Amino acid sequence: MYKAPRGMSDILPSEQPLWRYIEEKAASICHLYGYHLLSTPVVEDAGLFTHAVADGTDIVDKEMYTFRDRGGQELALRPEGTAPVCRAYLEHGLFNLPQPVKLYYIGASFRYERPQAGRYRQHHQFGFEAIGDADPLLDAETIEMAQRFLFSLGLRGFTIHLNSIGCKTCRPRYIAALKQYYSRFERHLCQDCRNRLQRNPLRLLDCKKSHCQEIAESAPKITAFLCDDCRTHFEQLQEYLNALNTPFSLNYRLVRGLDYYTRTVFEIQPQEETSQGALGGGGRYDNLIETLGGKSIPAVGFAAGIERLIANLHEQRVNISPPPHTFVFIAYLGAEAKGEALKLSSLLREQGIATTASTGDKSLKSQLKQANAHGSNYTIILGQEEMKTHTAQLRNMKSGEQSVIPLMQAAAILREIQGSQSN
RNA sequence: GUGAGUGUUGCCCAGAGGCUUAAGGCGCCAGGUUGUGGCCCUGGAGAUCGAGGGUUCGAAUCCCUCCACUCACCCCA
Repeated sequence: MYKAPRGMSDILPSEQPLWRYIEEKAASICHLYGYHLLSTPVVEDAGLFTHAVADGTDIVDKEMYTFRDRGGQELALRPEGTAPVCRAYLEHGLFNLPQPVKLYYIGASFRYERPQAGRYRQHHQFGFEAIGDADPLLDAETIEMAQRFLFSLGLRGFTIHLNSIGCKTCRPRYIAALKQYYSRFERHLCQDCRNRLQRNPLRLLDCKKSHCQEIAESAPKITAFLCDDCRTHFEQLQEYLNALNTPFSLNYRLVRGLDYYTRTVFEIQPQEETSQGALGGGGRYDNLIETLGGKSIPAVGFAAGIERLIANLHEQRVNISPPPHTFVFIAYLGAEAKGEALKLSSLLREQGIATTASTGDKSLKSQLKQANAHGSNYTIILGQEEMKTHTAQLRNMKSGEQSVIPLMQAAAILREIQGSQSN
């Protein structure tokens, strides 16, 4: 038996309403904030990510789905959404539009890793990016928008962790200081942290081992090293967030796994904080467009993991309205009635009435059972008697009331009922 | 890549060397008199007990190997 590939799953009909709910909330918040949908291919030139996300990050070093196509091109299933958006921005000259350009996306991302709770090889992200403006007002708006999105879904109790990781000028100074501080404790660090010290010192700060955390406690803080521009930017962002009444929690140890971030970084943690439970995260990436071959164009964005949103919606028992169902079920008895049922189902659908016709040669009892299982509001019964008189039985499945109607008026009557119910 | 746990019908699960022709629940199908659902009752279909090998007179049950899933680490959505 074939199975879905490891870490990838089917989204069954029963789960679709929740997905649609999230997609609708996402689209509606984007509309409110002036963002436009941009869909990019699932596959990109692998180089896009190795340049944008950078070597040395786990995403590029060990989690990319790369392959060569028949023409020998090195391609990759996209591991994240920001780089493709920036690529499209450059490719289509969107820098000619009034800036900032606000774009959003929703779709699958792929990372080759061992799956576990909240972490899958194929997952789905909703993200939005504002490209072409460095104003901290946009950072504040982005964070507020992310918060409002989660709130509109019905999620509560999450925390916004906020930090600034500086820019090209001030971050190297900080990293040097960090390395100097940590090198004194090298012998006491865990093996992973010793590697981090060489490879990516910023991530020393978020090691979960308790003795490493103790060392991190007294480590120099990035905020003390920010250059004037970055410090002002960070201060203004906080002022704006306060003005928006958007609560945040400063977290000097928040660093993000993608190398393209500058200045603002933030991450949203759910109420029940688990080991890999971030609902979403984002930040500013002022150098990325330039890295990809464009001019120096600043940008800021956010992305949320849909599977994680769903997990949290389940945890908080948020109820979604039930899925749409068949409105009318048509049951029949006998060959003549069957032909009539087929014609009537076609007619009703033509009139915009969701209809399911019975099949086969079942007892009326079992047909009504099916009507019930389909969740139909009304069942039309066509039998020998009705054929003789050109009528139909119209049964209200909720009340059990049943009446005889002329077959020719069935569509008109049902349309009227449907109209009155949707008001 | 590393570590731990778990694999019995579509789903949830009992069984822990012979009482098993593998039990039960959900779901599915059919019936409970002539053409009427939801509740209830009865019956039915559906399982090479993850795969392969071994131990034994006898293995779902013990041993080995592999595979898959789950959880955790690394890291992130």
